[in-house]
Amino acid sequence: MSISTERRYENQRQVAIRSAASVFAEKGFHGASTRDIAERMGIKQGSLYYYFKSKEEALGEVCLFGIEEYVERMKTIAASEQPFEAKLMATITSHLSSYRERNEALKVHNDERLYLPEDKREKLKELGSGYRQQLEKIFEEGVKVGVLRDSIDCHFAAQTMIGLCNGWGDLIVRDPYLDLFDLIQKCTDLVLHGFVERRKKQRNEMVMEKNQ
Amino acid sequence: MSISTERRYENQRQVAIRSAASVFAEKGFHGASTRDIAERMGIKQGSLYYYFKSKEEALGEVCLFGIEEYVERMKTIAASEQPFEAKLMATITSHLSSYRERNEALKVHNDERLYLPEDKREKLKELGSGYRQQLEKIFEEGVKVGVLRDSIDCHFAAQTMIGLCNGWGDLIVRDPYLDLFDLIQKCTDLVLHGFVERRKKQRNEMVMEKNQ
Amino acid sequence: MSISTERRYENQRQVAIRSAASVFAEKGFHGASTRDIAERMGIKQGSLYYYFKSKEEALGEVCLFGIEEYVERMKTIAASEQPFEAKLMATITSHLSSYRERNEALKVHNDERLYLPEDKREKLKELGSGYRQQLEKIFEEGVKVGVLRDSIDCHFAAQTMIGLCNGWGDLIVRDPYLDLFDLIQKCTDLVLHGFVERRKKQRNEMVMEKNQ
Amino acid sequence: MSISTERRYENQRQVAIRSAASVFAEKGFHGASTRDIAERMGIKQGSLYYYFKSKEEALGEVCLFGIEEYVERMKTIAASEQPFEAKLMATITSHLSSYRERNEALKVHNDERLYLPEDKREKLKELGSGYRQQLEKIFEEGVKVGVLRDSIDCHFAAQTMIGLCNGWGDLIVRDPYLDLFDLIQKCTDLVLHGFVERRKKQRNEMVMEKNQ
DNA sequence: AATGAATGAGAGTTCATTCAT
DNA sequence: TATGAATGAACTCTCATTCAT
Repeated sequence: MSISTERRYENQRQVAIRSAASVFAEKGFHGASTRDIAERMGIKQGSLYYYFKSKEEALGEVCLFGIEEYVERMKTIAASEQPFEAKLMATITSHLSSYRERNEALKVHNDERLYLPEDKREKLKELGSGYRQQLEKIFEEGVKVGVLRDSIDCHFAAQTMIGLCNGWGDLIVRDPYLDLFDLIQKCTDLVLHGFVERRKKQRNEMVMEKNQ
Repeated sequence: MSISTERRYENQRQVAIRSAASVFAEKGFHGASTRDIAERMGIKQGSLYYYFKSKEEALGEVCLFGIEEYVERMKTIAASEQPFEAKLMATITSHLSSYRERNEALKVHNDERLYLPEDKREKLKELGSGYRQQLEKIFEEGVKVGVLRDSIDCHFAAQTMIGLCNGWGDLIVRDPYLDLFDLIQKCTDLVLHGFVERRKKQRNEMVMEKNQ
Repeated sequence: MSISTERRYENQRQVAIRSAASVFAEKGFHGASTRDIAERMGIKQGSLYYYFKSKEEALGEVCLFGIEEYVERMKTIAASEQPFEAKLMATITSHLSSYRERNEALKVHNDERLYLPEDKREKLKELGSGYRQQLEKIFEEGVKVGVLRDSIDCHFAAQTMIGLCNGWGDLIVRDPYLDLFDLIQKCTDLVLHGFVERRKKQRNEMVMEKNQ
Repeated sequence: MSISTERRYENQRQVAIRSAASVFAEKGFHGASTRDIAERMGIKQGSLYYYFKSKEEALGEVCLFGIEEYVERMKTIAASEQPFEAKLMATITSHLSSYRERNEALKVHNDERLYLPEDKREKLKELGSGYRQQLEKIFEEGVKVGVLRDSIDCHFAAQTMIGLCNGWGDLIVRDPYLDLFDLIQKCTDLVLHGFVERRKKQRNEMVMEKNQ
């Protein structure tokens, strides 16, 4: 087996994973057939088994493909020396743009991973937990440095941010013209400041305080 | 056909819908079998067809069941005379508690409705859009009365809130011990004020303002 | 059980047989469902079993109903003192008009009787054979009295006439406006004289005979 | 896809069509199961779907197979330069022998084609109508050249001949020892001359004519 | 590296039939 | 006399998977 042969195999396997991702995202794991996947990559059904031992393995690979880099980036962000706000925005950017770049594999991970057998789900669970914990830590730091309120529940914060991004992820996948840049700004702003008008309130409060 | 006969049928049909909701939530539409559903309600597979014309019809009924009351409640909330903050919290309460009360039917609606044929999806789409628009209007009012910032995008706000609640919905369904009351408080707080510490900022700003 | 009760039962049973005949004729025995039959007579599926022990029994009754009177009439015709031509036409008339009068039951007998179990088919076979034999005898008489050619095969003649009438029977059932009277004339004429022009031939032959 | 592969597929498909024809002829479309068909060709039920998209498609193919060549031959006969009597006998020969050669597919066409959906039946209808019209034309020519009587209804003649042959077709299929050659002679003779003794009649008529 | 052919398990669905009411 | 409810067997069809080529 020459190097180029091996390379070509790996390349084709990547194509297979992306095809599977695309089909699983569209029809769900059980709703998708191996014929669908094979057709999307331009080969015949039986040939798919040259790249995957089973349909389930395909799902496993797609989920891994979907979450791996996503987690990797989070590590980088968490380890970086930026201020809290920057980290937050970087996280959101990374999360949302994953939906565009990874052929819907992240969506598949979110929606279909529980159809994997326990043992294959383990690895994914770790990765996912790791992600959430890193995010939690970022929030905790935010609290420690006084940017965030003492009162917030960092576990809740992390979980919420993930859910919020995943919610938008669905829409991103469905609507290819959605403006990611704009979306990132707005999400970041919401998580930081909420929707309430502060200036006026402050003034009112200040006035009240003065009057006291 | 006596009244009691009709009643009995309707009752059993409700049981069937709830069973289907439960199974669809667990295994997804394509992953669930009609035998699963029948078994969960204690009848044999073939008998299910006394209540549903097809598995697909069952999905349709579940989705409708999941979203109907949910939309109904939103109308009530939107039409009420409460201040913005109360409406917001009512919405979140309604949304999150639906996941507990309706046998996971709302989750099924969110995740599986797109496996319905176009015509059956229409009605759901309208209901869903109605919900979002009502929510948007609530935000718009919040802006008008000055509680919310002028700058916020109400469409984004509504969509985000829905995504955020749905994200937690998944977790609510999976973890029956999750404290809904606590969760509602935190979500409301996030949407209103974000996570950032305001006092300090205010002080800083006050100082700056003084110095001016 | 009063007489009127019994009468009513027999009446309803006749309705059931006619309904079954109509449905079997339209969809075939295996293509028809007991629900179809019940609906056509305005009762519910389960109630049909008050009149028939099984779907198969229904078929049996329909076949019998279809062929009984038909055979009966043939006996009358064969026993009568008419000349051959009149008997032939009477037979054709009887056969073809059966398709109109008996709710397609004769058609069902022709097309579906072989889905009956051996023992139930026996009786029908006898009836059918009887019919054919009577018809054969009519032809044999025709030969004996010199109206028909010596050379003809009476078994073939009978079989052919039956097939020919059944062929038109299908068309009669499908087209309610078909002119039976006209049809009977033409069939009789065909069987007697064929389509060939005789006069000319006769003249030729006469000429030839003269020349001899 | 090599030529031999394609050939093999087409061959096997033909086998499938013939198997289906045989089973449909025996049990009817609704009475036959796909398992029956598969078994008759020595494969497993599921494998049948490698050759047919559905049971219905199988029926369509069988009907087409049954009627196609049959119509083709009629064209040849109609276009030939033979005298009327020869054409008639050729038609009967072609029709009756089809029942032997085509694996009962013609019988299936006759009895089961109406279980096909409208669109698939269209083509068959055209073919069938074409056949009848060709046959009508042959009769019309027979009249024109004076072999047949002026008075005959050619539409009736064609329809009758078809019905008559189909009637015998059923018997041919059921009884493999039936003497086709003999049958063809007799049918032709019937259609041409009927069963009536002509000599005597002629003599009578001659006598009458003389007396005039 | 890929494919045609086949398979067996299981899916959704229909339906004749039963029976308490 | 008729029905609602249920059943279980059979049916058509799909599909993941295998394997010789």
